[in-house]
Amino acid sequence: MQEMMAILKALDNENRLRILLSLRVGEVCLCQLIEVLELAPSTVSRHVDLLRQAGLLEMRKDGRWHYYRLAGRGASPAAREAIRWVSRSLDNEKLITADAARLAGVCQSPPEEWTACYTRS
Amino acid sequence: MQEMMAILKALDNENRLRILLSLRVGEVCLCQLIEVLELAPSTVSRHVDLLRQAGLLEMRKDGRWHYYRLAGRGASPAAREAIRWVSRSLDNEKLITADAARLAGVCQSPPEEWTACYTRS
DNA sequence: CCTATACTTCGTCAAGTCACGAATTGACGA
DNA sequence: TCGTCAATTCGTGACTTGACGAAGTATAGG
Repeated sequence: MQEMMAILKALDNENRLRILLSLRVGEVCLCQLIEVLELAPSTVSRHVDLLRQAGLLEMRKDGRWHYYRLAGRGASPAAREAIRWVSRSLDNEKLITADAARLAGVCQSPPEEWTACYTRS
Repeated sequence: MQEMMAILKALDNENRLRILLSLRVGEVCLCQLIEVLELAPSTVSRHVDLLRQAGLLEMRKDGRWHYYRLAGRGASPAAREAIRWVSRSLDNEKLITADAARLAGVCQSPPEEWTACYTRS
């Protein structure tokens, strides 16, 4: 129950769904997610942390970059099924496909080659 | 998206999950749900209404009794899959099975034969 | 009618959520 | 070792949520 409630709480937020479904393309850096969502870094950081605590995401640190990806083999059945369900249900959602398009643009160059997304406005 | 968010919001509450899974046995009257959950009538009423608005529940009025049941044929795929997913994921949950046991007791006699659950304490 | 019972609506209050910016931590590189 | 950039933590404020009880609506039955 504990686990299910964590998963359901994590899913009950539009921006976290956007993050989750954005990660279907593979590994994405936090700063790239910030670009896509257009939210404050602290906000996105909290969102991914909640998703990770729910077992829906995994994380890898590479230098100063933190890469996130959907939970894979190690994940619980409940988490895996949750991901599959929302993925299927929102696959054609306008906001989601728009995010995917923007993310594709952002991912053309790796984060090392950007101008910093933190030092804007 | 609208619909998914409504479903996810409805699922993000332990007591609403208890209601949803209790209804797996079939049609249940609101007053019976009140018995099982041990919450105020107004609280349970709001919970079932939220579940109904999300398309997870259907309702039938019979005299003064309002019977609720899981959404069936008419329901959206997202709602149907949501129900199947949480049902499978929480099937062996202690709280859920305890509710089922209590509900079975409550349902031995139909609501017409009770002493009112509203006039207690 | 009037009462009783089932349910809903509404107001309230405590607790939780989500956003932000400021300050902090950690890792590179000049 | 310092500055920079990625990320996190923390405090704050607006808003939402979930519980309750009181009051209102609806239906059955005397």
